[in-house]
Amino acid sequence: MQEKNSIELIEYELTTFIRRAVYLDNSENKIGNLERSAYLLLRQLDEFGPARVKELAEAFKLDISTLSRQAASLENKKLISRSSDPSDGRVSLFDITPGGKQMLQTDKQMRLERYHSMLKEWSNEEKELFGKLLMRLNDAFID
Amino acid sequence: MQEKNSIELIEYELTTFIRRAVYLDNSENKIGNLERSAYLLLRQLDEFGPARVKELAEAFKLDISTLSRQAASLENKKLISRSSDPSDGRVSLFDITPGGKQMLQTDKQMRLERYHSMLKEWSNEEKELFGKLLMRLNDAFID
DNA sequence: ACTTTTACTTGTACTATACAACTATATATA
DNA sequence: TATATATAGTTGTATAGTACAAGTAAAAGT
Repeated sequence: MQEKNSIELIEYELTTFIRRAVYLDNSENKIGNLERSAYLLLRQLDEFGPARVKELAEAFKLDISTLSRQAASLENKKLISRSSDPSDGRVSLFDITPGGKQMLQTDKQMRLERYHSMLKEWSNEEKELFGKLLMRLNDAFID
Repeated sequence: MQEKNSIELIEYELTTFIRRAVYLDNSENKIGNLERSAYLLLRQLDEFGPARVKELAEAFKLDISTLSRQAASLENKKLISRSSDPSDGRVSLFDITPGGKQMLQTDKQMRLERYHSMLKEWSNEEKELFGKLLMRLNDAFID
């Protein structure tokens, strides 16, 4: 019973969180300059280095066509650069540009500040534990 | 420093969680019959009773036009019903129908089962604490 | 009675996504 | 080696979800 209630609470709060977080991304309180998808793509390239469309699609579990467009759009904005793989003419490799890195850092900083202020009442222990639990939750997602 | 790292981890894991959860909602592993938005709208009516478009829009912090369409769509599927407010001819009141309640319960059950299986290694204490921390996070979202 | 405000609906546009058709290149095989 | 098949990516088309702006109808204010 009690366990059932915890799960219900978690389900409820997580769906609510998604609603609010996605709302914030579209609202006038929107953080930074990057769309959510652009932020994630830049972060991926920044953390894991150059990648091609297929790798990106797999990392995000999205369709290749979706990533092809997202990458093309960021390339257009000079936030990422395209180079061809000399060993395979079909492949484009994308990498984050200095401008992209800077934009990412700016946006990330703003996002961190928001969390910082939302969680300012939390103890260090609570923040650490929450982070760890979230990590475990995300790991459990990988089917 | 260490605190900074917790926040960074939380930000990273939460954005990752959104990516994966939203992906799952679109994938072939999609749970249930209801779109995310429909699930939330039904849940809102189920928990808080009949409401009009404006109230729903405020509850979700979305534009009235968005909720107007979502409600019209669920009305079409007979999952919610529209009645007019006798004291104000402009207002439509929406309420969940028995069919809507049933659909909601079915979907909710499936969602809960998924969380149940994802969190099966967690102790009761961890689940309870996680739920509480999520609640606090969501409360902090209300600007 | 007339004006303004409110509640909602509808038209239009944009982002994010998937799937299908297509192009170009690489790999396998007869 | 020539042809067939597979792979990587792009582009066309469609849908959900959203916002903003214009329009309609009812209510409230003056």
